[in-house]
Amino acid sequence: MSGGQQNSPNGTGSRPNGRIPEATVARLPVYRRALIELAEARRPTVSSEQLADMAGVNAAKVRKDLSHLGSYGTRGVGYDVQLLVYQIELVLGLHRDSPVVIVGLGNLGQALANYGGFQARGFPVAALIDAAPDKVGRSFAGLVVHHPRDLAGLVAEHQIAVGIIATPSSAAQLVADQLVAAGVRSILNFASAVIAVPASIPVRQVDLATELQILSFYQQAPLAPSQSAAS
Amino acid sequence: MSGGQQNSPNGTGSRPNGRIPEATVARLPVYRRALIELAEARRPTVSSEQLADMAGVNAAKVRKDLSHLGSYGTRGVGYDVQLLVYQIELVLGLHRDSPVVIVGLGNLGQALANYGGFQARGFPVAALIDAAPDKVGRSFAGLVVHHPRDLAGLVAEHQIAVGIIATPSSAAQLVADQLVAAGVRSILNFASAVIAVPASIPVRQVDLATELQILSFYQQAPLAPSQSAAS
DNA sequence: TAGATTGTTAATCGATTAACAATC
DNA sequence: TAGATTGTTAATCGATTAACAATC
Repeated sequence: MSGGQQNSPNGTGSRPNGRIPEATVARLPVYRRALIELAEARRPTVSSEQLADMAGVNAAKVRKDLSHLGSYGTRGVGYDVQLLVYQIELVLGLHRDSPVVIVGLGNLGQALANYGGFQARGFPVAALIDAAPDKVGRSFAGLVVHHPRDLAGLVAEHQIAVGIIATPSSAAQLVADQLVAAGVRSILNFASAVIAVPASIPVRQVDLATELQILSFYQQAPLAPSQSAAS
Repeated sequence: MSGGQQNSPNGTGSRPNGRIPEATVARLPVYRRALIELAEARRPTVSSEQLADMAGVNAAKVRKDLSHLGSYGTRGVGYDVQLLVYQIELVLGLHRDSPVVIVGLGNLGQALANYGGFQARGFPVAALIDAAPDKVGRSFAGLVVHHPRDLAGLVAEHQIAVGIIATPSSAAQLVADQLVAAGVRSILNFASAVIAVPASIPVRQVDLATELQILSFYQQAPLAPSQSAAS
């Protein structure tokens, strides 16, 4: 959790300051989900209080977070739901698709490949990779599994932005190296292993075992921390 | 990320202060994994510098984190690998199994059921639940899928501690309510939905879509934050 | 003793929260 | 105007980090 960051010069420039705190970035997707729900219910505006309830945080945090995007609320009224969704998507870079490659087609990799949600959310699965001879050539969700040697070509061809590591931990670092060499811009790592990559490549680690162990700690303790998320 | 916590009176009392910071708790599983690797390589001791490298953090953080467990290092030498694993497991409550129930046997639920790692890590899958008539009665990984009405009985029978939600988001809150009513002590939520539970029940949210969106933000920005984890 | 490395202190940084003036 | 609610300020809290005395 170190490292600074800064916004790219994307679109409008009404943001007061180009830097959005890490904790805020991690909550924007949660707000977005709530806002989309509100939009589907035809709610034109929402107050920080309502949005906070839906996101499981408090209203002060919502206002503070949203203030980093600019001033899109109206005092006495609330925030324009549609406008806010648009601005959050702009900031998060969701205005364009980010194709992903899944490396490793064991149980988890197959489940990810078959999970329709990726496509719907702007992260289409563009390629599958596995080194095992009995996996190469097979198809999952309509995509053929390729050998790692094809990785760079596929990344270039499909403009793949995200590499998803779903291999055993023992292979994670090697795969990470291959993904970086192939040109992916970010990595989502499901393997139980810390991977080292260049500082320019953001990595998110999702580790089942870690999550369960954290729960184990808090469930034996009197007071639980509420709703921790992946960050 | 609110809430206080405190250690249960588990075993030894050599801990200087009963409260371990949330950020430290989230890193203990990472240190543990590195230490187990060292133990397998027959390394008797490790310095904070080495451990930091393996865990992807800096040495000061390692020393600060470990100081919350007590003094298990030796100046000029380092930390006793075996002893440290033991102490971390004691603090995290890993000295006993925590059976889990998986609710929802779609792609992800099936992958989780078939994932052998749970058993090996002290979180044996003790029961499977799904409401769909075409799922109830089927078997995955040697376990029969039960109807939600059997949940409370199964939790009691197998002393299930953790409920894993792998249903569509629309069902997440209902399932969470059922899990709490059935008596699970903590919840791991894979659904893309914020769930409300009593403050005494720790919840960890693992959300694919959120992770990808966070990556989307940082991959368009000049500097990436290194190795963010699910917490 | 000399070298290595911990455990702790203190400074710094970032995130959270409450409060409230601004303003619709 | 009166009521509602934002956007911002300032206080507080927790986490990180560097530095170093303690000590093996």
